[in-house]
Amino acid sequence: MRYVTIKDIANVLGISKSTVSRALSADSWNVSEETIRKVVETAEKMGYRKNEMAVNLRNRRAKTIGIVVPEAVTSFYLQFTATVQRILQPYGYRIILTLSDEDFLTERSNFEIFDSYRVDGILISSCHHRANLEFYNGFIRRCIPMVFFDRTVADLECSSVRSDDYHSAFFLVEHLIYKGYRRILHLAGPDYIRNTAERLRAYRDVLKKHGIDYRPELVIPAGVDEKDGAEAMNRILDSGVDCNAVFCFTELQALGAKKVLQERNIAIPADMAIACMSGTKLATLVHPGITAVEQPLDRMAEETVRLLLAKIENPMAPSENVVLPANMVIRSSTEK
Amino acid sequence: MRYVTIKDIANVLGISKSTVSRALSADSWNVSEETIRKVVETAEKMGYRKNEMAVNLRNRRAKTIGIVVPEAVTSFYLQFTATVQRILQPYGYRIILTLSDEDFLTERSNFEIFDSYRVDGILISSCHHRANLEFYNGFIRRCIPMVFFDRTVADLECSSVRSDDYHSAFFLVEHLIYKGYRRILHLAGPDYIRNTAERLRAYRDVLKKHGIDYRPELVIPAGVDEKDGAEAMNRILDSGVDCNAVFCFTELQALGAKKVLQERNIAIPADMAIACMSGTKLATLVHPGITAVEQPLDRMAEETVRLLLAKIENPMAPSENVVLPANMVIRSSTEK
DNA sequence: GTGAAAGCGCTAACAC
DNA sequence: GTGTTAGCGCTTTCAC
Repeated sequence: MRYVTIKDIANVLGISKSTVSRALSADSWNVSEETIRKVVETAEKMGYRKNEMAVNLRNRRAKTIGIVVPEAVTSFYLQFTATVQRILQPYGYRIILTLSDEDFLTERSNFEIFDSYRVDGILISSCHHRANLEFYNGFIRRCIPMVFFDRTVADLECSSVRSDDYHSAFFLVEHLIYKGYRRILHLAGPDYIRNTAERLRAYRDVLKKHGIDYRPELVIPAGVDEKDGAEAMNRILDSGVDCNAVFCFTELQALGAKKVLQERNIAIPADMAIACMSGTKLATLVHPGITAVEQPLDRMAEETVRLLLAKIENPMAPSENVVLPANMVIRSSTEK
Repeated sequence: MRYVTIKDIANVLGISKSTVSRALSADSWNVSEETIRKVVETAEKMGYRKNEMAVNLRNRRAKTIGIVVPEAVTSFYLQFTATVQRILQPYGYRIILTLSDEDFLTERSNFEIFDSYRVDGILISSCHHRANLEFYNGFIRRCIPMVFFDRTVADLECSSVRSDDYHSAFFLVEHLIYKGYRRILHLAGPDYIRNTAERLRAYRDVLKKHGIDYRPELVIPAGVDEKDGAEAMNRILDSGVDCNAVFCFTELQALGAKKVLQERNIAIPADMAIACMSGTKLATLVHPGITAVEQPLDRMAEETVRLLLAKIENPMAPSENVVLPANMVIRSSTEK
């Protein structure tokens, strides 16, 4: 149960622990070949493993990146995290993944955990447009490298990476129109998520472009979850709103909406089309009947890491705000 | 950028750092009310946050649990992890999540990371039945609390939690038979995953029960991924094997198989039914056309944590092997 | 009730 | 090339 330390190795070999430390470090100059050999051998034999906590304490940096994601129901954020981890591995960084569960107080406590562990940087997909603005700013002022991704936040002097909500949404809604749907309802996101406004703007612009009147009653604010989508869809059907397509804010909403349609035996997409912005390749694969535009997950991870490493290298470097084009791939397996 | 330490607080207040430490600890007896008040106040004001690395080094335990999962494509393991985290939160444990990517060498290096961080316990869903057996045993011998979940391993003196593969598979295959499918093909898992054998056994037993001849050519070994499922399905169709239903080992296989059927314009489930064991509620929701049995995700997380905490409390306690009944819920939205 | 001192495991001057 | 020493930030005896 007890772990082997450099002191143990030093004792066995009858040398000092600094020599052991030197021999074990990557750039072990100033140590004889012979000593290195002996030390490495003994370490191996005794099952020595460097205590990262001690190293980090001594070096005053944790070699750790904290990530906050809003939900764990879709696999989008896990895939993102996995990609980030893969990219960061060679740099020797490890990851602490935390969940805000769409709650900004939880998000705050996650940041406190990061603080306790003296993380070298933070990646965050924010659950609320402004609730934690001041909080974020505290970290930014303390020069803790931070990058927002996917769900970014406006009015903040901080790097960010998001996909092009406006053009993706535009593309998607226009696709519905080309397919012949003209009475398109929009299940909008909550107003505390930044992306909501962009997509709504796209929705209105598409209508205008195609000479369709904008009807405010066709924009229904809803939450982000499956149950939000289901509730909204039930309300829509019950109220007899005249529409034949629904453009959802989230994948989960879309799934909820779809479930309701199925329960009520309404065919998709013949009677009613459902469309959403989707997180992952897999998601678009498993959503027959739901038309979706893919988010560029891998590129998002790459860009996010790039910006983070830049900040870590030079905390004073100017922020960069990247907007990625979506993969304009429409998938809907029942449509072909 | 620099962090406030107890020494800073002590200096400001003109008292010793041991007093500060005592005042800040939960059970601060032997410190005057007055001092506590002053210290807490100043700490707050200065933005003090305890350095967990230092605490852990001093206390010789990391208050950290390591988790290894084999894949991040489905959301099953992320949901599992999220649940575990929620349960472990009140105990003050934090989680390091690592990915083996179905590769046992990566899995090994994940364990080494855990070792470096002196984790208090390990939760693992193994990617290989036996490749790392000796490796696991090393940890077990060193009394590092460990619990296997979902993909467990036989012949190991270690606690584990898995769902009842045999009965779930039996139930699922029998369901296909009741639906009228009798020429059922089995896309088996790889032989290095333990669950494979159990499900195969169930498959054979169901056939026997219903007086259907077991035909070895209907059992096709395949990998675990989507592409494995797709490849297998293509081979099946090309070789003209006579079957009208497929029982898949994984959700991903099933998705791959389904994709192929769709590409070839073969209706599901009219011409050919696909069934699989599924990880999550969401998955069964989004897999129309695929019949699935749910795994009891939340109970699995609860049981796993329970066994782990038991081991942490008493490393010498006997191991426990829990087999959870699956949620015998058949979902297939196009079938109703 | 408080302070002084030792030490968790490691690295990095600084001597020699 | 190697040993000695100090210290990262914290907790915990042990005095007083």
